[in-house]
Amino acid sequence: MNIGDVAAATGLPAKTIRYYESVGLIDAPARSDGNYRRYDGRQLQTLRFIQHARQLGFSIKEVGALVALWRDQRRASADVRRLALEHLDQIDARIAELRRMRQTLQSLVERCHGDHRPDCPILDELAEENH
Amino acid sequence: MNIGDVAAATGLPAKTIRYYESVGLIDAPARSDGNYRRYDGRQLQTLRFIQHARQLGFSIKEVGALVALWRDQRRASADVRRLALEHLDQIDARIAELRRMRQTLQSLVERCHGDHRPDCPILDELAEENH
DNA sequence: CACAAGCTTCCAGTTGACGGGAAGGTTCTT
DNA sequence: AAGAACCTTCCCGTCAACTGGAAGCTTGTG
Repeated sequence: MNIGDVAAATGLPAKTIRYYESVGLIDAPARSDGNYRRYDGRQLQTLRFIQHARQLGFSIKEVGALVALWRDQRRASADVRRLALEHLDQIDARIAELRRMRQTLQSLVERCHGDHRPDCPILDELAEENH
Repeated sequence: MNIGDVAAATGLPAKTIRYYESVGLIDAPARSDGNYRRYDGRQLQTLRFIQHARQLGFSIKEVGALVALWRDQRRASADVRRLALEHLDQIDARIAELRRMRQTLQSLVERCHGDHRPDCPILDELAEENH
């Protein structure tokens, strides 16, 4: 398979696949006579693994660690689980931050008439000195 | 007030205040004889307004729009409310995305023993072809 | 055999919101 | 009159994960 075939099969842009190779996330594939990258099923599977991990929000670096564990037959599942839990904590922190914003914003929106008049609790509160 | 005083009063780094000026978020303040920026209470208040809006997750550009409305005595509160609602939608979208990730990740973590053995549903699922 | 489609490398740009640090002028304190 | 502390501009760097585009080689199709 050429890089375009892999791109079509995964949905990942060819650029992205080359980028993953350049940052060491995937191994350099074999090359054809004309210097084209040739991928096999195993590499395709690795890319799918990476894609799924990215969809769960793992960073490139974290994905690298996951791939390494995946490759390592002697891994301890505790190590994988720990990575996942750390990432879960990051997600929870981000959700909490967004919910805090959401909460404030929601209450402001509720108190704003939203008509042609200029009076607006949203602006009033943003202008508050305290807090 | 010099920029350092404003920085101390708001908690915003002086660098950030100059940056806000450079991108047109705040007006250029008056200058002292020695070319120092001199701020008055009104500008301090504007910076606090900006700071609060930033804390609610509004982008610099959105904050610019909010400041403009705040300054405009003839604004319609509906315009403010609309901006807030749009931002609320963005926040909700981000929360939804994070919750989707969280949900998947959580269920994977629960199914992983997390011991010295290599078997790991987290890795197994990431390697799944479908999905 | 011509030509399009696909691939190669390499370099630079994007987004958003700043931050670092140099070189030099100003103001305050002793 | 030093010297410290503060300010100025300017330019480049940071983070993350790509994305765009140019110049040129390779492969597949009519």
